[in-house]
Amino acid sequence: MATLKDISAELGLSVATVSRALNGFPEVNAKTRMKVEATAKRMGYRPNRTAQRLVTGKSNMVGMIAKLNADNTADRTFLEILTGLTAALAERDVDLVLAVDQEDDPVKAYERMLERGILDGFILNAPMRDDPRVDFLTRRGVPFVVHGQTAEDVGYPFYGIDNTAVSTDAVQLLAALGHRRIAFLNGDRSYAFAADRERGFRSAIAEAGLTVPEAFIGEETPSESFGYTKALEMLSGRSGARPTAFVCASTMIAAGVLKAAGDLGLGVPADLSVIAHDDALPAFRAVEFEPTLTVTRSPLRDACVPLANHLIDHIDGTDGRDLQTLVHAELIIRNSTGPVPQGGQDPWH
Amino acid sequence: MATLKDISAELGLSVATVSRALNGFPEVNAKTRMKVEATAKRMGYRPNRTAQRLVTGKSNMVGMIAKLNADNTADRTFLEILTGLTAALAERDVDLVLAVDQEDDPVKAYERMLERGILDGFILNAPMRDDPRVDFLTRRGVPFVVHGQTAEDVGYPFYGIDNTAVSTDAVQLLAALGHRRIAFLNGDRSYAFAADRERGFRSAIAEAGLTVPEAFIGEETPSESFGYTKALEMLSGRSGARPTAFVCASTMIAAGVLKAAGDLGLGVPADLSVIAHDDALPAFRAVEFEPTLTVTRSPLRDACVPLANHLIDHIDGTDGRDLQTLVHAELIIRNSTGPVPQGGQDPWH
DNA sequence: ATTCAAATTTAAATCGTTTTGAAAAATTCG
DNA sequence: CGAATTTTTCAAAACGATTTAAATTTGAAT
Repeated sequence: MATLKDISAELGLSVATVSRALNGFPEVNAKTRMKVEATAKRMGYRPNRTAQRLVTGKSNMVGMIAKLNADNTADRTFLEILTGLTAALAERDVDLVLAVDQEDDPVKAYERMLERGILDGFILNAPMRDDPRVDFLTRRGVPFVVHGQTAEDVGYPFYGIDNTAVSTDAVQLLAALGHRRIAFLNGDRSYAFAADRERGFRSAIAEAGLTVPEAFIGEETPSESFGYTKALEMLSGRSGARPTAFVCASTMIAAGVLKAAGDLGLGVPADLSVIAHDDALPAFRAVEFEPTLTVTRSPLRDACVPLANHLIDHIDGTDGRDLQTLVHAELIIRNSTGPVPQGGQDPWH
Repeated sequence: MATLKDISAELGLSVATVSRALNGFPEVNAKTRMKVEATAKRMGYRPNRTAQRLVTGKSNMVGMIAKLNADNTADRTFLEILTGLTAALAERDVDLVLAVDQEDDPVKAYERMLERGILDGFILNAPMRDDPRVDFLTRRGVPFVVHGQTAEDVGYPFYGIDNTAVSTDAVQLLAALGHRRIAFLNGDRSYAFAADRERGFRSAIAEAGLTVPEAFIGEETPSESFGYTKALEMLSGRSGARPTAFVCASTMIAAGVLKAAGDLGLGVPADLSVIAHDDALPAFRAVEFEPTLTVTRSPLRDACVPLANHLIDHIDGTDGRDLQTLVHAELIIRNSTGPVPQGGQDPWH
C-alpha cells in the first residue's frame, strides 16, 4: 500500500504538501496539486483510515444495535433499513458496526459499544416513547440519529413519519365514506410509532364525533396472525356490533384481516373496509393484495439516506435541531375501502 | 480517557514498562506489574484501539456481507447467525462490520470493503459450491471463515454440518421403516448445502436400491408455501404414484407439507411420513409441530462460537487446516415418521 | 571489592496521517 | 532594485500505542 511518504519521496515534496494537495487545501499550487493527484492515483494511494483516525479522532464508523423480539419478528423491517442504510453510509465513506442486543436493559449494549471507543455515533431504531437510550447517549455526549420520534420538541436529529397524521388520515377517509364503527389494530404500544398512531386514532375518532369501545382496539407486534385472530374475534359480534372498517398498523395485519373477512364470507370493500399503513417492503406489496389495499404509504427505504446524512452531518458539527425530518405519509386510495354498507351506519353505543 | 502516558507519569515509569506490564510480558517485575495494573484500573485506562491498530496492523474488526434474496427470505437464518456471531466475536473483543450486497457480482461488495482497508477478515455465509468469494479472498490473502463447505479438501477454516449425512440419515430412516417412494423437497441447489443434500439423497436412495423420478425432487428457496404447493402437486398423483414420505430441507418446508397433507385428509404419520432438517430457530420449533416433527437437528446458533474463534485464530496465524469443523447433525425421531402405510410398498417404476 | 550475568527498565523508533509555526520562493509595490 | 507581501512549501510535533536495542539495576560468584 502506497503511503503519503511514498508519494512525497517520488515527487521530492514534503508529506505535508502531499497531504494538503490531496485534501483540497487552498494554499497548494495548482500545478503541484495536479502532479500529486496524478501520482497518488498512479501509485494506487488510499489514505490509511487508522492513521487518519488516530489524529482526527474520527473513526468513520457508526453503530447500530438490533433489538430482536423473542420471535425475531422485527426481521423484515430491520433488514430493509439495514440494506438502505449501509448503502447510504457507504456513499459518505462510513461503515456500520452492528451488534445485537439480547438483554433486558436496552442501554447496556450501547454502553459496551461505547467502551470500545471506536464509534462516531449511533443510529437508534424502533424507539419507544421517552426512550432511555436517548437520555443515555445525550448525557454521554455521543451523537446519534433516531428513526422515529421519542417526544415532541427534541434537540437531536431524527427522521420519521408523522404517525399521528397516519391515523387521522385513515380515520377521516373512513368517516367521509360514512363509516361509524371503526376498529383499530395497532402495533405494540410501547413503541413510539404505535403510541402516536393511537393518539392520532383517538383524536380523529373524537373529532368525527364517534367512539370506539376498547374491545375494538387491539395492539400487538404486527403480524398476519395477529390481524387474523383479532379480526375474527372483533367480527364475531361477541364484543358488540361488528365494525365496518379496520385501521391496521401494517399491511401484514391487513393481510390477516382480509383473510378473516374471506373466512366469514364478508366482501371487501362491500361489507368491510380495510386501510393499513404501508412500509413498502419489496416482499410484501399492497398493490398485489386482493383487493388492492388502500394505504398510507411511506417506504422504509426512504428513511435510509436522510438517516445516514443527518447522523454524519451531526457528527461533523451541524446542530441537531437543523437535522430533523418529519414526513407526511401519502394516502393512496385503492380498492379495499368503500362506502359504509347498508345497515352498518349505527355508531357504537 | 487515560493513556499509557498518564499512567507512566503517575508512577514515574516509562511508557514501555507500563505497556509491558499491562500486556503480561514476563520481563516486568511482579511488584511493578501490580502497581501498574492497580493504577490503570483506578484511572479507568482502556487501550486506544486506533493506536493499537496503527502499530500492530490489526483492527479487531471483521466483515460480513449479507446477500439478500429478492424477497428477503434469508432473514430468519441470517439474523440468527448475526445474533450469535456478534456475541461470540465480542467475547474476543472483535467487532462486526456489516454490509448488504445488492448487486449481481458477489465479489464486488467484498472488494469495496477491502478497499477501505479496515478489516482483519471476513465471515462468508450461505456459500455456493466453488464459491467465487473464496477464490477472490484467497488470492488477496485475506483471512476468512466459511459457514458451510464449498468443496472437499480445502485449506481455509470453516464450520459446517455434514449435509450429505443429513440426507442419508433421513433416507435410511425412512427406508428402514419400509418406505419405497420418498420425495425430496430441497433448498436452492445453487447453494452448497442443498447441492450436498441432493448428492446425499441420491446416493442413499441408490444405496437402498430405490429410484426417485425427477418429478418428486423439488428445489427452491425454503418456505412454507414452497412445501405446501409442491407437496400438493406431488400428492395429487398426476406425476405418478404418490410418495409415502417426504424429506424436507427445512422445517418451514415441512410445515407446508403437513398443511398439504391435512388439506388432502392424509394422516401423518399414518399415511405419510415427514422428516426435515431443523436449524433450531427459536421462533420455529419442530417439537411444537402437530405431530411433533422428526428431524436431523443442528442449531444454527451452535455455529457462531466456532465461526468466530476459527476466524480470529486464523487471523492470529493458525493454519486454516487446523480450524475446520464438520459436525454430524443429530437425528431426532419424533411423531411425523412411521412405517410405510398399507398398500404403499410399491417402489416407483 | 570486583566481575559477570541476569533481571528490569528505558529511550527512541515506528505505524501513517494531520496540522502548526516557520522558512523559502514567488510576486507585488514603491 | 530592494522591501514588503503574498504564495507556497517544509520540518517537526502530535495522536497512543508496540517493540527494538541499549542502559541500568540487582544479585551472585570470585
